[in-house]
Amino acid sequence: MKRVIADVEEKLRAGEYKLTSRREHILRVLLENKDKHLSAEEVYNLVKKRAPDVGLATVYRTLELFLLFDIIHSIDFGDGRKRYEFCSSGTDGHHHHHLICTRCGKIIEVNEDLLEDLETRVSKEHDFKIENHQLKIFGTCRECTEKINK
Amino acid sequence: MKRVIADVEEKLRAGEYKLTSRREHILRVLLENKDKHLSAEEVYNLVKKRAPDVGLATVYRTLELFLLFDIIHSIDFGDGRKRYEFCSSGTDGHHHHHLICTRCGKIIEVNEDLLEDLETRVSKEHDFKIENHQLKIFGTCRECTEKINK
DNA sequence: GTGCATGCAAAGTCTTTGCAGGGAA
DNA sequence: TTCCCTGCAAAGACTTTGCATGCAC
Repeated sequence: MKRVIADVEEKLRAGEYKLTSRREHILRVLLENKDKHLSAEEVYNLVKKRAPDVGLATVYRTLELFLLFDIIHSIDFGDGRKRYEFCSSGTDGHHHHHLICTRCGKIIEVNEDLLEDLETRVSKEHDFKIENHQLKIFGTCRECTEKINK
Repeated sequence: MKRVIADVEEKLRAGEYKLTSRREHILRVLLENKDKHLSAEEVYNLVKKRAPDVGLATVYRTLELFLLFDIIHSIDFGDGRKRYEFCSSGTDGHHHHHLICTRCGKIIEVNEDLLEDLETRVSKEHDFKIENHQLKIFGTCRECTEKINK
């Protein structure tokens, strides 16, 4: 954890930005909720618990900063707000696969990268230099299927 | 074209809705711009050209209606607004692959469905009943790559 | 002292809702 | 007449911006 924070600090420093205490709070919240896909407001509420004098604008500005430095990614599940997740190092964000249950809203992460072949093919065919991708699969999760069948 | 409109009319009728003239105008705009991924406002502006007395609210309400009946799909390219595209019949919307150029914003459609294998695997592994998917690939298009290399 | 960081409130953008008028069956 | 459809304006949800203060170096 400390290692990660130090890495982020260095990244920001390289761009002439500081990891202030507020920014660190925000970073910690994101780290501790890696699997949760928090919205800006959810981050804000969690940060407030440990640093009550932080403003919502700061959260937005910090998230934007983190996005700029590829410290986090934003995703959109179609519910009208952006959600954010920390980029685990080493993967370059190349594992953004989510199963979204259209009944209960649950989001299941699929962490393997299953698209290598496909990317190679598409990239060649369209002369397109791929930087990143997002795959969202909509459907019904196990629990909801069971509920329906009862 | 007329065939498609008649199909839509029937779909709506089955749900006790009518294909009014305004709705038909909106549908036509969507049909004539299948490849454009229009936003609500863009639809509104195009509709206004042929039916100047249509309100923006009606466009939103109609798009919502069409979504409900799976006549169109909505996509989000991360620019803060939803975009809509007509669902070509027969494919069940299973061809939503887009290459998004992060430099010029161009969107290239990839119309084959390349995810069958992957879906089968994921579906089994997580007991997840797949209904639909969206794949967005971010990167740099041919033209922008050329510009950079100049 | 200088300059970025920040809280607060205001403004902005996209979308939805309330309401009363209008039209088709 | 009845009930859905619609325009307009207002409200709502999320995000960004302006500005003056504050803090670190």
